[in-house]
Amino acid sequence: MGISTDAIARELLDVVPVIMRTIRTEMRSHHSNDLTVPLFRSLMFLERHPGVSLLDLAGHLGLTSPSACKIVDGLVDHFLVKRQHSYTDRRKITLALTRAGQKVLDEARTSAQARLADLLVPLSTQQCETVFQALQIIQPLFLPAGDKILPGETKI
Amino acid sequence: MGISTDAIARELLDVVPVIMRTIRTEMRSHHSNDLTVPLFRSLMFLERHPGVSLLDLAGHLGLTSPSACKIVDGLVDHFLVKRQHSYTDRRKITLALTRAGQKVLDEARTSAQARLADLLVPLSTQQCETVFQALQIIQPLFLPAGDKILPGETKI
DNA sequence: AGATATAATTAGAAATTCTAATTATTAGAA
DNA sequence: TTCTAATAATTAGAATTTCTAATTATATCT
Repeated sequence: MGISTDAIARELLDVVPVIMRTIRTEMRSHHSNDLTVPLFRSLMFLERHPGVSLLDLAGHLGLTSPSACKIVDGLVDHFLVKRQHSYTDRRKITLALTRAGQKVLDEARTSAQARLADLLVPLSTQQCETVFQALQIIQPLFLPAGDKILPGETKI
Repeated sequence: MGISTDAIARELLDVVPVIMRTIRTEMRSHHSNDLTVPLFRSLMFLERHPGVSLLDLAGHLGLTSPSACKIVDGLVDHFLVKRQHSYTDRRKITLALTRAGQKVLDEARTSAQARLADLLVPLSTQQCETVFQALQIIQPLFLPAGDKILPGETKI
């Protein structure tokens, strides 16, 4: 018999918070463009799903709409995100990265990636392969409904 | 050529926060024993490393000592953790689970594990194997210095 | 047309974490 | 040995983040 899902769940409870803390620390320590994790994730989500609504974003972040609204306020104030009324439903807004937002995201991601990658150098080629596969296997299981928007579906 | 550490880092930035959000939500929704993630992780750490100091715990959580101090205050108030002065260095404290703390931890972990495991049922045996291996490969890379205490080393 | 539901926002409270300062104790130097 | 500096935990208070409840605007349904 193999590995039980329960054993994996236990490992996840152990490992994921520790990696998360590392990511958070990396974000904070990058002083030039200091994004918090929710800000960073917002930009990532808007890059992948331009035109989503506030509730879509809130769903992705796992936050309430007032919280997401404040985050968007900040991003709009800093000219990183464009907020418009939807043409098809004027109750909704559509969110998208500005050029500046794309640039900030690219820089933050590059820097965060580089620091994380540094921690991964001890891995062998085979181990890299295993970890990468595992991440791709796991990802779809944890995607919330709001993230299941098809790529290219701009929702404006 | 294989998978670059950079590609893995990029995936980690994508996947880990989403799993973390799931874990946080599961914790919150378990209304009988609602522990926050930091409280849960504190109990887990004290189970594995009984007798650690406040700074050890703060290091594990990635928090400052005042923050960790408040967390410990709460756990002690709820009789989940025992706090004593160290005999060898009276500036330090030693922390350990009480029996009640162990019980609360066991219950919270069981429930969180079960809910996470539910999400993992679509995985094949082979995929379970891959994910489990990956978690074990990754874990040591992200352990902070404070966690490298040997098991059984009680530090009192 | 009117009632109900939905989306975003605003206002304000609660929780979490941080910085700075304080106290107690230990370690190191004169 | 005794004074000074360093370390561990704590306290006090500010900053940040997120939440709940209420508000406004728009859309849907009967």
